[in-house]
Amino acid sequence: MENSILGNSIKEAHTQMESKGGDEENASIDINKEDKLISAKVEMGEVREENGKLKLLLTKLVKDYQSLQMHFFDILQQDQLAGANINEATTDQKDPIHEKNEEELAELVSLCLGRSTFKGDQPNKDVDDEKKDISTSKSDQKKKDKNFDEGLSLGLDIRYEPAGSLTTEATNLPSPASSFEEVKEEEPCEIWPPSKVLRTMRTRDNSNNNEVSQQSQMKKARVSIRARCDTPMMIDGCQWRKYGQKIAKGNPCPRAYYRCTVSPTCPVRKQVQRCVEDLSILVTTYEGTHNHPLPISATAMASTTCAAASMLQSGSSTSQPGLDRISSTAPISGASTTTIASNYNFHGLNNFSSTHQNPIVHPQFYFPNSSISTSNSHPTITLDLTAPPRISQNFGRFSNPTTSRHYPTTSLNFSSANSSPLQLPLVPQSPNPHNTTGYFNYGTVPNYNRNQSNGGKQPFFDQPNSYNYMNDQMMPNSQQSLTAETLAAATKAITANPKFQTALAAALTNFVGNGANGGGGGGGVRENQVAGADNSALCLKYGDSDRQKSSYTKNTPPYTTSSQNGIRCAPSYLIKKSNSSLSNGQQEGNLVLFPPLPSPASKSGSASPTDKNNHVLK
DNA sequence: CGTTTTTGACCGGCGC
DNA sequence: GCGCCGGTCAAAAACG
Repeated sequence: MENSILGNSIKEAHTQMESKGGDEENASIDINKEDKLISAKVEMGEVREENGKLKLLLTKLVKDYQSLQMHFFDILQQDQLAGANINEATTDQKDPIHEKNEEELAELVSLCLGRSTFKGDQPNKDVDDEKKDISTSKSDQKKKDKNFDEGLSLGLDIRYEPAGSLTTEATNLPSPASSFEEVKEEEPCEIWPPSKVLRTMRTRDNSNNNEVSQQSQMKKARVSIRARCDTPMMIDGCQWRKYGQKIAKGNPCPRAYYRCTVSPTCPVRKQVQRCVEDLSILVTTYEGTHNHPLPISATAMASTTCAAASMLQSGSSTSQPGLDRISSTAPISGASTTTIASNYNFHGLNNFSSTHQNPIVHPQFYFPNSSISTSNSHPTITLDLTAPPRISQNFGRFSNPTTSRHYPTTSLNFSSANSSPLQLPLVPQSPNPHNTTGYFNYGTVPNYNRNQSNGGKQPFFDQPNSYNYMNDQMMPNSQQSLTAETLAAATKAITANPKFQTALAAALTNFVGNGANGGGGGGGVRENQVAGADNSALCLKYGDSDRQKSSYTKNTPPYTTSSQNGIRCAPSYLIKKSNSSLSNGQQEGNLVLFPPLPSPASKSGSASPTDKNNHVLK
């Protein structure tokens, strides 16, 4: 393109020189033309040189990617062999569907939304480091993989833990039978406001002064997720208990306060509130870090918030390569904010897909058109799953008093946009409960079976006094589902995207490198040890007959429907689909991305935090 | 009867 | 210092 333009200008110069060549008065003009010609040639040379450099760079990137991929697959295969031996010793069950799907895995894509392996000032390891890490002992690698598989932490902080904690924890993995038994481990560093710290110290024995001091420094970092959801509360896999409800200023919808009840000492809180401007939007704000193993079903949301928090922390307190292109923007609410001019490449993303047996790579996730706040004492990062990217940069449109009162918000947009990598167009389709391919079900609406999921009760949105947003305006057909074809095409497009590949390479860097770091700073790895997660499957999909037929034991995170308040909304974008039995240890690498349902608010904004029909992944 | 939700009271931070 | 506001507590109520 540029070359052709330059060529035309050269030809033009030649033509002009020929037509005016004999005139002495035009001699000076000819000289000028000649200068132009020379400069154009020089410019052409520069462009060619630049093109050459870019080609070299591209070649290098592709080469690095392929090299890393080969290393990664080798490790996976080694693990697969080892795992197969173990499986043979423990169980003879083998899911034929998995066998079949393993052949297709090369075509599948798994999105990882964050591993809680923050490294603080060392977010990204270079390729050399990664290769070193790859060459670490096989046992270490197994530990790493196990940690990857066994759950994630909702990390809102950057933890600096001594190397070796991972090893210690990894050797003390609870047995599968005690998957969700509380693991007595030291409290991780948590972001906790002073008042909460004091209160926590009063009521909880295992608080630590040093940790408190650390927590005090890490002030309330929050991750707020906006999603269209017709249920009182998004299903994030954790157990929550409501402990309060308030009518916050500026929003007539009550704000519900929940605390995590998976572990009695878990400090994680969350707030759930409808958006006043669009009641179909549910704003869920997470705060704190789980101090217990997370069920697999909770890892999607946890890793998402973890990644977002990582981004937030990175943008506000540390300098990272990924934030090179942050640029200042107009301050919000008196606090300075920054906007990421391009896609932010998260580091330390969690791999929750428990698929180390499968040759699936885990690219990092991009939050397109995102922005990040920096200097405020109560930073909130908002992951916007509802709005187009252009809207996401409109900070002022958030009405959540939590974020609007004192603090600017960071808005990350997950919704559809053709221009952004890993964003898919919304197309009608009905989700297939038996979907076994690696679709990004982005913008899909789960096919709820009210009768089954709600225990035959009247759905909450059919109840008196409940909102009903199930109308065409709120829920256009175009957003109801995705076609399988479109999704497949989108998946291909994504995987073919050079940015995706670059992200993949970076993800591999983290994926392989984090564990070998001995868990240094990788608190998420240390604490995300859901024993037996290796044989757990994740299926948050409503209407999934497999899930409903499955028999789960108690103490399970409530990823099933609520018996009290009706169906709930799953994390809209990351739902790993597996049709395997929940106990055979075989994993699909398939990942299904669900959209939130547009719609109805709860009758009062208070959700049923825990599921009466709790099931356990075992 | 145990667990969960509801809801008014209370506390602390912040702005004026 | 006062009032507003967000957040939490805890007794009562509701639920299964």
